[in-house]
Amino acid sequence: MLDIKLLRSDPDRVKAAMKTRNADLDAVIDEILDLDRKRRDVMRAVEDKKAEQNADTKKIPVMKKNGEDTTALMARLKELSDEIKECGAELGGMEETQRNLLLSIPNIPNPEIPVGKDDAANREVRRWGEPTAFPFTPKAHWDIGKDLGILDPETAAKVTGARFHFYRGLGARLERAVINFFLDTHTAHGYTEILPPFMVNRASMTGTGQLPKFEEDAFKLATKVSNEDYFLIPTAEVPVTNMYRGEILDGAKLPLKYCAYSACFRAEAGSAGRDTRGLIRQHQFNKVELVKFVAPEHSYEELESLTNDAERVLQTLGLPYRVVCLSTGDLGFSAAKTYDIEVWMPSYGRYVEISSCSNFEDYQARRASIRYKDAQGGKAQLVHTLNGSGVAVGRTVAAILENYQREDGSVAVPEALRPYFGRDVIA
RNA sequence: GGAGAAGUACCCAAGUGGUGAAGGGGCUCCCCUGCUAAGGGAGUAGGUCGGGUAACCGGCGCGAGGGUUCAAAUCCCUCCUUCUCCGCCA
Repeated sequence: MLDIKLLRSDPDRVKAAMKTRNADLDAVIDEILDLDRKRRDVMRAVEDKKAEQNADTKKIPVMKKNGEDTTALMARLKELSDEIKECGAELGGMEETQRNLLLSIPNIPNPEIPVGKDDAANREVRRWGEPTAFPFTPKAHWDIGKDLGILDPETAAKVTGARFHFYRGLGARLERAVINFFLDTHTAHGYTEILPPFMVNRASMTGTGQLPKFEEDAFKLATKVSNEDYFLIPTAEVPVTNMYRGEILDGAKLPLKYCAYSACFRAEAGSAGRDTRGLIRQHQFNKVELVKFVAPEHSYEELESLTNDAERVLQTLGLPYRVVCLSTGDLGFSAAKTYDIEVWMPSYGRYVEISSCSNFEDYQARRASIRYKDAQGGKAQLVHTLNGSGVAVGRTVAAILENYQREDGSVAVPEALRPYFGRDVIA
């Protein structure tokens, strides 16, 4: 959520920023500002009436004590009370409308990222390794998985539906080995491991920016344990960031760094027909996520180090990748700056996204009210939140199968994974 | 799923409709004491929103949200969380 004060003081800057995201929100912003002015007028009227009510109400017990007649005053206060109810309801409606409008506005992109209308404008920042060369014709991971009997989408289609997988035998073991390798690597670099709930409530989904705008992308569960709807998490970012929703953190303890394994659930609305084969686009997949809560002045250095932390696991696995800085048109709703890490995927003949590392600045923190206090007496201010995949597990398995495949159809296990996997080849 | 109890500040806790939400611990400051302990005094409801150049003024804050009332921590309703017991379950 953007600061209403910024909209008041510099609406043109916000409007211009939104246009770089291909969103013309001029009308919405003008509507918010108009509503904001009216809302404050109504608010002042309500508060004046309440002040009068408070003052006069205090007179009643005094008058009663003195044996005076309070009938006239109480009649007047009844009128005042009715007036307060009436304009109080109006104020409440205005506040809700304003908040909903404000929640529908995405974050302002960092001014240093490339401006462009889509991913064609993304800027490659660096590459690591070279695209894998094969002395034979390499197979796609879905064929490798089928031939080795370790990936089974057909049975999943029967048991559940499209875009689900059974992993079998060494396939299941490989997925588990990758998860453990990621978590061990990140905890060795200062991240505290979290195993979060895989369902969250509406307030949490709103806090990180998935709701209210993107409800169609989420799996909603009408639960029997509560009157509230629960949502299957699209990423561990949601539960982990919301751990501190509504809290004031101790500034001396920042930055807070967490890594979390979770299954992730995505409706993939609007993706019908894309990446229909293999592990690339599933309704349920595994991911290890990195989340940081930091002081604002350090958030951009923390984005660099978080991206490096995500890159480390690919380097250790020997998987070639590149890092791209997303352009304004490709940037996610809540992010101010995002680096995508893309792994080399031989079947696609190109680099494929395997991690997305973002600085949200104070956008999520304002929605979720996550603040910190430095010294005693200091004013609480919003933290900056960051997160990135560290990294997507299913896509890593796909990349390992493809990049480490051998002519005989077997797959070599990356050196770093062998202690976790317990053998050096999948055959 | 059933029955009951509770939720007030950093902690404990009083408060069953009425003018500033007791008290204690802790913490901060001051006094006294050569130092420490003990003692005395003061401060300690976070935040946030609105108005004002400012000092300051005002609104909201007793788990959350509604309601009743001139007036709600207090009465009513819904929900959340915690605890005890029963049932069920990994």
